[in-house]
Amino acid sequence: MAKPRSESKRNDLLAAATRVIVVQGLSASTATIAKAAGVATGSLFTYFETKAQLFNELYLDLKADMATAAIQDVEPNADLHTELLQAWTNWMAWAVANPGKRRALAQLGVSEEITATTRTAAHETMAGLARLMERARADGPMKAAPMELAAAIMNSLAETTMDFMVQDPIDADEHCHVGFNALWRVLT
Amino acid sequence: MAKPRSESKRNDLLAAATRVIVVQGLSASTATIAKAAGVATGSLFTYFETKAQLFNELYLDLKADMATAAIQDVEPNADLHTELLQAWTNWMAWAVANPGKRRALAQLGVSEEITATTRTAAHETMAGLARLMERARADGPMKAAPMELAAAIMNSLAETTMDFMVQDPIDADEHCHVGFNALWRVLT
Amino acid sequence: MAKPRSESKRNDLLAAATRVIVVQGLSASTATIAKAAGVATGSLFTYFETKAQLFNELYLDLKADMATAAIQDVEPNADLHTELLQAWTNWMAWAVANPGKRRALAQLGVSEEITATTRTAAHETMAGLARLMERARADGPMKAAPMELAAAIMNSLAETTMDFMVQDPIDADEHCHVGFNALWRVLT
Amino acid sequence: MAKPRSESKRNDLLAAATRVIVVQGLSASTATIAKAAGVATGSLFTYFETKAQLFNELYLDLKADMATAAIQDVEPNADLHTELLQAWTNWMAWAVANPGKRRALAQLGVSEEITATTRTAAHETMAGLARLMERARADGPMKAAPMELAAAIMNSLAETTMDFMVQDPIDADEHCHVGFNALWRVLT
DNA sequence: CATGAATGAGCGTTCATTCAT
DNA sequence: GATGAATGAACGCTCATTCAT
Repeated sequence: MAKPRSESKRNDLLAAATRVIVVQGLSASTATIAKAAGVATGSLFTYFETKAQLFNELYLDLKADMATAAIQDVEPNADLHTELLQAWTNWMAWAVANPGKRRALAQLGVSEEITATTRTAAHETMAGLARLMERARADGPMKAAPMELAAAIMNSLAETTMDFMVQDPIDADEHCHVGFNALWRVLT
Repeated sequence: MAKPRSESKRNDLLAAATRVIVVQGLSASTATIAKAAGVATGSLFTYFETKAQLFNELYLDLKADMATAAIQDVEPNADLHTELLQAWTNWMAWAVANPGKRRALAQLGVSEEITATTRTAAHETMAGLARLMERARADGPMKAAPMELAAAIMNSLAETTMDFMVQDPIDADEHCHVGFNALWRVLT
Repeated sequence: MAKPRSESKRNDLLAAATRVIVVQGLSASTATIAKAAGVATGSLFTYFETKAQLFNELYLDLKADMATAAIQDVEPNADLHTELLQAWTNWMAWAVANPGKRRALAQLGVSEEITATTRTAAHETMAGLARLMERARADGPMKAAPMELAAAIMNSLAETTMDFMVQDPIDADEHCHVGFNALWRVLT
Repeated sequence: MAKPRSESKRNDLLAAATRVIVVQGLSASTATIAKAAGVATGSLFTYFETKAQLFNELYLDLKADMATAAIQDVEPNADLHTELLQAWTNWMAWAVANPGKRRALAQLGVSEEITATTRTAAHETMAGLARLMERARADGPMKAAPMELAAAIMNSLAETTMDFMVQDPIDADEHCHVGFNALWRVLT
């Protein structure tokens, strides 16, 4: 349980896993991931107890990466619309810039191997974004609905928007705004 | 002249596959599925050429089942809101009544094994629902957006709503309406 | 054990087996052979108790076909050289005209499934040819050697010659004579 | 640093494959071969990528073993007859001493799995023997025939002679000479 | 007798994990 | 700690043969 010797090798493994999952899906073998990371098959298990553990940690890592990107440089501002739009735009930009990470994340998200604990922790990395949305929801037509439902709706709108932006890059900006406006109409 | 290929055995296999996928995911073995259907391992391959073919046919089958349930008994009506709400309610009711089918469908939907052809065919089974939504969208704020994006948003709102209804059955009706109202605000 | 109803279906199966073996080798499935013969999978077993039995009967059939072709129209003649050359030429012509039969025969010949009994019976179909050769050997340098060894040598020279004739059809006639002359030198 | 791939285990697998093929033919399962070699089923695939690869390498190995045995201790000598007889005798002795290797080699030789590349390489291991025979042929009645045909004839005479020597060990020496004399008459 | 669906043992190969080096 | 060979259960799929129709 002590922190393993080389933090960088751990990161190499996570990055390699992302790359390999994009191409081969979750059935990618640990040997393939290790080789892609430039590490011996056995060494993978020095850094991650099991394949499932690797997947859980990767899920958390990617989710945090995404959440961080979304709220980066969003300045507190009197105008909530502006603030939320900025975060949304960041979020979409991350998806467009990191299609591999997003695909891996999508695959991991539906995997049976990701535990409830991991999902909860991943959820928490999104707190900043959720808080922003909360402010918009509080006075709108969903004020009586559970916050979690609103958050889940925001997430699913975001995912759908990303799909279209990645699939059809020419109209990406347009899709980005269509998605945001839909969200804004849902919330306010 | 010989024992004819039995439609019921095919259905047993599809039903068994659904049940097994719910518990074990897509890595469920063909042997397990065959046993669950009460047939020999080899017999599965009389009805489906490969495991992937079984999955594709199951995906189509479940999608059609869902689509049929959604538009059942929805009467043409001057009031679009009433009509769409009825379909939405049917749809949600199917999800609540068939959590296994829904989980299997979700897993199959993200599988790499489901071909583009199958996805297209599955999409077409949803045409009735899509047409209903189209009428709502045509005059609303998304009139300029691609129809597919609107359909995808409807789908993702539906999925999110279902999740909450299944997870929290006590407030299921409430969640159903929250979801529908969100959709209505997105479209109109 | 009674002679099965349709002699022609039996022949269809033997011919189909030959064709299929050429392409797929001895691992060709009984289902493939039956389909190639235009017969149901189960029917094959009406005509041949087992796959091995089919192979044994086919081996015998092909060997007899070859032996018959070799001595066809060879007229008794005072000049042994002429007579043997004629048979040899017939033999080689059969190989060139029936490359499929020959390939199937070659595969069957090395199979573990062909029994000693079948091999003996097959050997006997070659008696006419052997008798011819015997007359040549009786006074030559191999007079003290067992007849079977001489016959086996003749066979192996024939097979080798056929290989070259089939492989290199342009010089087939030349190879035919080279092979015969080698045989003649061995025997006389 | 890790357990190195062991040359001896590779040889164990080749030897085990030889033994098993003699008894079961080429349909011998990889599991049987691995068990006969005293390794786990999976380990076979550490040493040979596929079953076909194992068979190709074994074919080459056995052919080289045979070729080496044939020309061992054959001293350059003015008298070609003596030299060729010595090689022939060595060759026949190898066959008698290694009936298992010979049977395995025969089975592999007719297998569809042995590639042209492997056959070419195997052919080259016989170069020493071929060169010896060439010297005999060059001035004889086959001087106009392709060298390959002469080589193939030598091979088939050798195989036939071996068969008789193995089958009838009491007269093995006699058969050995009969075979050689036949070859000598063919060539000179 | 003809048919072809049913059977289940058996196949070649993969892979998460262990452990000798 | 790093390495990669070793392990053997498990996988998708095939096939000779049987037998209900």
